[in-house]
Amino acid sequence: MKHAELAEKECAIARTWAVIGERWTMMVLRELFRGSHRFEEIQAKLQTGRNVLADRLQQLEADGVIERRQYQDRPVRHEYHLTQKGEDLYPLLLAMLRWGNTYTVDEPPLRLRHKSCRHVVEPRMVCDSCGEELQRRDLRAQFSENAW
Amino acid sequence: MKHAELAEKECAIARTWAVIGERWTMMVLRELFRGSHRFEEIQAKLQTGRNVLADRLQQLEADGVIERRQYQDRPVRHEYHLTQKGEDLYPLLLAMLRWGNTYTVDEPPLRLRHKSCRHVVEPRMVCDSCGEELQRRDLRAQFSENAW
DNA sequence: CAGTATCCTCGAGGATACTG
DNA sequence: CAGTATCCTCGAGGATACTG
Repeated sequence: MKHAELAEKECAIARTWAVIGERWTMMVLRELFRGSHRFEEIQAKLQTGRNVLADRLQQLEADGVIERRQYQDRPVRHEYHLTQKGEDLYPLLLAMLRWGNTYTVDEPPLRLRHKSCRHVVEPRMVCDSCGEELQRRDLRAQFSENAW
Repeated sequence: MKHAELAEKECAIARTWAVIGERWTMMVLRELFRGSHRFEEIQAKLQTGRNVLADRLQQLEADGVIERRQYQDRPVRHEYHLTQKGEDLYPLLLAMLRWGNTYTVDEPPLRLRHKSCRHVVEPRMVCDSCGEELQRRDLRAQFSENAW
């Protein structure tokens, strides 16, 4: 199965993976969330091939995750910004950050401080209805009949 | 940069990606969370090469995300189960599920119902200290000096 | 049934030169 | 500075036969 075919499965996780699942895509998103918006800036940081970066940016734009904004006329130059659809990937990044800080490093290279309550944040997944932290055993999966 | 080199970066997201970022790895995890535990079962569902699946399972075991449990003697047969470290990837799956349900499908192929409050769950990321939903703009990033 | 071994394909990623 | 174009490498993934 080719990477793009995941987008055709009746599965939200597979389809999400089709958007973000290529190696450099997630690293590009990390840079965008961090505040890098220009090609050279991202390329210098990630040390990836220019063609690879150009391709990933085009794909993310095609998927509606980022948009290009022209900031200069001659020559034409663009910045890359997350759309709302892109911003909504933030919880996913938070989940990776938390897991990574817990299991893959000694000292967390990045901590997030909540401006309002001033605490270092450990992001938690809760139910939007009752506010309880979500445990797998408390959830009942309901698949539609054509689900993958 | 090779995939495995991401594990050496001083970045929790890159290191997490080194564990879960290969194409079939996430699909294998999805099956495990769904309750599939046997090789044939997973292979039949994902339609992936047997060698690829065997390799991914070995890697996940080496990373401490799953463990093999012998359930039969002759011939020796194992089931694959998530460890606590693996279970802790659940928020990440939830984040992908929510985003995918919102942006990539018409009708969600999978919904999760919270047994306690009986509502269909929309998972939300909140601050563990104050309980407020986490927005990127409310967080201040603090990098250690050697962070990638 | 649960893998291992072997061989193959193809495309993601890398390197570099070039352009306005 | 921000790409595009071109060519190349290597490894992830696929297919299949085989084993206890």
